[in-house]
Amino acid sequence: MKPGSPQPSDNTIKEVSIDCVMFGFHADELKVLLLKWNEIDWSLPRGRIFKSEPIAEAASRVLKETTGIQDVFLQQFHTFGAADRYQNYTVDQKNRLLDNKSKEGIEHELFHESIISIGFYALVDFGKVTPNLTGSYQWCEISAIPDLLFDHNDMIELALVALRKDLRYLPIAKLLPQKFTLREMQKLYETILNRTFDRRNFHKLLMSYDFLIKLPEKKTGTANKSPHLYQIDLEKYETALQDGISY
Amino acid sequence: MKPGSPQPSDNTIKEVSIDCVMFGFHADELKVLLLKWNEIDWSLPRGRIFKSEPIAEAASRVLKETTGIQDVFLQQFHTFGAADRYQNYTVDQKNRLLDNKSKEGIEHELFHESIISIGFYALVDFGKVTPNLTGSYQWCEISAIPDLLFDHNDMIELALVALRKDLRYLPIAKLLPQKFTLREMQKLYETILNRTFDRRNFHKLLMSYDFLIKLPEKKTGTANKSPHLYQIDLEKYETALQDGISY
DNA sequence: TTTTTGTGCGTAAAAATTACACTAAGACTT
DNA sequence: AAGTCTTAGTGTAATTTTTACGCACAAAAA
Repeated sequence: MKPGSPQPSDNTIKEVSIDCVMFGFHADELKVLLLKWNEIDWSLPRGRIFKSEPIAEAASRVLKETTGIQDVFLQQFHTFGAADRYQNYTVDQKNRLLDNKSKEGIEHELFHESIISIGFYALVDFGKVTPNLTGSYQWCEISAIPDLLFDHNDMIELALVALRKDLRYLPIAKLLPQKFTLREMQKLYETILNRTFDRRNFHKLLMSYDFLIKLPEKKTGTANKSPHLYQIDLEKYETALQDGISY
Repeated sequence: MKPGSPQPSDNTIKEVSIDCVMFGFHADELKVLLLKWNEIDWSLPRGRIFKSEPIAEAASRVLKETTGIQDVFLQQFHTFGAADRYQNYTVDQKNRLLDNKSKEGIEHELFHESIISIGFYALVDFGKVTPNLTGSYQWCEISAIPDLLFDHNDMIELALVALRKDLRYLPIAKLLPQKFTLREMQKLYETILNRTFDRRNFHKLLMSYDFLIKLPEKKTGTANKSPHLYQIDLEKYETALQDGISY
């Protein structure tokens, strides 16, 4: 939960929380959204589930409450247990968080910590999230994630494994703005898969799926020759994803 | 939980249960192990998690407690929420289960039902499980599953989808006895994927992975020519699975 | 002994993947 | 305004992978 967010009320599930690994893509790098607790401690956005609420809806609501953005692609990837998470706090963390507690009354959050945690990853357009940041959230390059609270470092790692594994069936384009260049798409795949593609072959492959619409406009403001902009034909995209997209 | 099994004690997690879809393979068919509540009602094997227990261990223990078998390959595939499962009972089911209750005292199980359920699937050697059946368990052909309690029909469906999706990285051989023929392996793949393979090409492909050990023995008692028996080289198998096995 | 069924190994055809080189457009420099 | 530089955009051939299929032989059944 976000510091200062409402206490879980009686109609939430007590022993389970939802944790979200929110992926964004910017400057050829994969990023994760982190939530700031104090000058040192960070965690993933998280929240609780209402008793009458489907899990997927809860995940969606949690993201909306914490980041303000809606209509995000969310995918459940793993459920974490592993006993008493209180054990996971270092002495230093504990002290800092307790300090925080007296100010913000988050004792319940910390010391009646959920035991089970359902992990979701989200694919979002980086540009859509940045404006809503209040300073207590921050995008963090995936290779430079600091030590996080709870087992959130493990979660990010597993989310990335799941992301790579599911790639064939994932609407990966949700990580891009609505209009994008083929180059951006290629960089995205290259970043996630940590390999390179031949530009011509990548172009050919993508086009063979027939879900890209070449727009009449070109991207302006770039260095050198202006590339064409493309858009997703959502219907065809979904069909293609059903069958899986090879790479 | 199994009818008549111990009440959840204070050191179990109350709001979460584990449900297991146990796959077996016999007579060229994929089967699932079902648990009998009474003459009509069936469910998947299920159980609770101790507060200090890792989820994977809990799943393993649950299967051991319910079926007696150990050292099973278990894979978490989805976590189910969806509100009040009590709503899922039909009037008839409710009556039968309440009758049962008075005899067996399982009221708690039914009406303080876990809200969240972590689904695992298991791959087991069909031959290893049959002998332990007491009559309250039964293998059921996947295409002939009756209406089950809770949302267990949905779970089986999703487990199968996950099984197919994960196939490249799964030790699918765990569904076969230790020594098996190539034909059996092929039938297994064909059954799961619902397609056929060319016998010679399948042979060639499997052999190219180098994790099969051709045994000197042949399978006896079969009609016609005796096929060779093969065994898995576990170490090489795991390596191959890391990279994924194509088909 | 003959028939039936399935194994085991090969080769040929088809399909998918990979490698590779030039021209054009816009931005920047002088 | 001309020249330079960087990136966009495109097709074809070589290679590898996948698929199709022929045939000899072994074992069990008739």
